[in-house]
Amino acid sequence: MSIYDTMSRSVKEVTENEGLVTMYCCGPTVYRDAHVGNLRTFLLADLIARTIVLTGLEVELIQNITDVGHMADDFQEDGAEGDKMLAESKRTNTDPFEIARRYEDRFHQDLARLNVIPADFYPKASENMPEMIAAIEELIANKSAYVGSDGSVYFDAASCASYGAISGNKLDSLKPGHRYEYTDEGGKKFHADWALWKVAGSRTQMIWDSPWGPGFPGWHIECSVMSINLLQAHVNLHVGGIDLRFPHHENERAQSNALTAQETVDTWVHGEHLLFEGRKMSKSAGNVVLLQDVIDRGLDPLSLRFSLLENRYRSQMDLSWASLEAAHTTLRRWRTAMAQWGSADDLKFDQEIIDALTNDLDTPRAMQRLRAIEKDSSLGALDKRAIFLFADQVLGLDLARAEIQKPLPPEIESLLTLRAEARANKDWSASDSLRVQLEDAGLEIKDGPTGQSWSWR
RNA sequence: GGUCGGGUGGCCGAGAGGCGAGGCAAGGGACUGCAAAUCCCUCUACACGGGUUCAAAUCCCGUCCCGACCUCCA
Repeated sequence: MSIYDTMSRSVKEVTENEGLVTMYCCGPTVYRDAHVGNLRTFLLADLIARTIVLTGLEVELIQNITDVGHMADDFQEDGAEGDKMLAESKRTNTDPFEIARRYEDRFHQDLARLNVIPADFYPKASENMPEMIAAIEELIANKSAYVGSDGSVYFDAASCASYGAISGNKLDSLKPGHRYEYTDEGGKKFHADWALWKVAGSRTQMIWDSPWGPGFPGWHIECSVMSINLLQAHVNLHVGGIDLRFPHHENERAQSNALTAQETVDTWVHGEHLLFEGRKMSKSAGNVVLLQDVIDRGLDPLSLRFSLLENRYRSQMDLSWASLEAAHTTLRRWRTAMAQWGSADDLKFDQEIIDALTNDLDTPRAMQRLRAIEKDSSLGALDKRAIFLFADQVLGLDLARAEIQKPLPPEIESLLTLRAEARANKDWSASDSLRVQLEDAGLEIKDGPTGQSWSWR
């Protein structure tokens, strides 16, 4: 499989080692629900991993859970405290670790509903404190980091000769003042340096002992440490959202390379942002959509997966309720068709689908191919089904799933009986009003030559 | 200000030198007691101005517009 590498700015063949591809995907900071934009990135890792597996390689995927929080946020209104987890903790008067656990559970639930195959391991920042401290000590020992005048530990950006290779940001051009007022802590020697360990200061929660006194780790170090420790110091594929390109991945790369004395990551993959109805999703814009919102609209959560598949991961995508509803409709149509095409579990290899997916994950082309197959009158039903099942190994749309048959409540059943009687008596007005009632209850009514039939909407 | 993407029918979106995918919506028809679903058919587009070329949505230059990133962010 080939995929676009942000650092070399080109589509590259995915590297492997004896048939194994190691992957790392930056996971959620668990202080709130993941919105559908976050899920787009997590889905990206899933699609890449599934495609690689389809080509006969193995994948080991690690996705971290950030439960320590990091600086600055959108809770600024409640004062100087800048940690997201702590701000949420204060706001809801809840233990910060309890918040983290709650949102971590919901994160896993969302992934399951989106048919994302779980990563091999979900390490937590809070459970890797000794490893992070050890890494920071190592960075100080090899002169990549120093203890600042405020007692915090900083990474020396200039010690990384190729700093800026991912984002294109030069150290000079990172001078403060372009966009933000520069009000940062004064402990570092150089404007582009960043904190590896922050001293606790007045903070009393979520702090750990360290050789530099009580404090907490900087945001970037956790990904370096976990990827190096869990993936044998070499990452074939590193996945994350486009906004992580800088500073997070730039800094992570500098740290990791200083720790392993080599280029730790072969390929940096970045997923573009998902907009909703024309605008970036954000709390302030008030257009944050959760997977639960999709479900609450009566849409299959996999409609979201379907919609996302219809766009290239490297393009900004504008999601809307109209597109989700269209996806829901097509998804149902495909499942119905699948059932009509038979019940065999056979898979039929399809070169066009493989080519599309392995060519920089061209999911729109794969989807288009399925639409063409659906309409192709020269293909038999069994072949169609087998090709759809083949594609679904990566697409993950549960195409073989029968439409849900939740039990019919007795009152609905009696309405159906009444309507059947009304129709037999050609009492059309009664029949029509009963149909409206049944539709309001969530059913879909069809009248055919053999009488009425129904299904859940 | 720096860097990077992009502007395709009513809407969403592929395509990247020579047939302008597909979906949604709309309109017409079949079917139906009427609908729904389904099936068939139909319409409409490559931001603007130059250039290169036998040929440009596609390449080049300019203009306008939109978005992203630039030490919070998927």
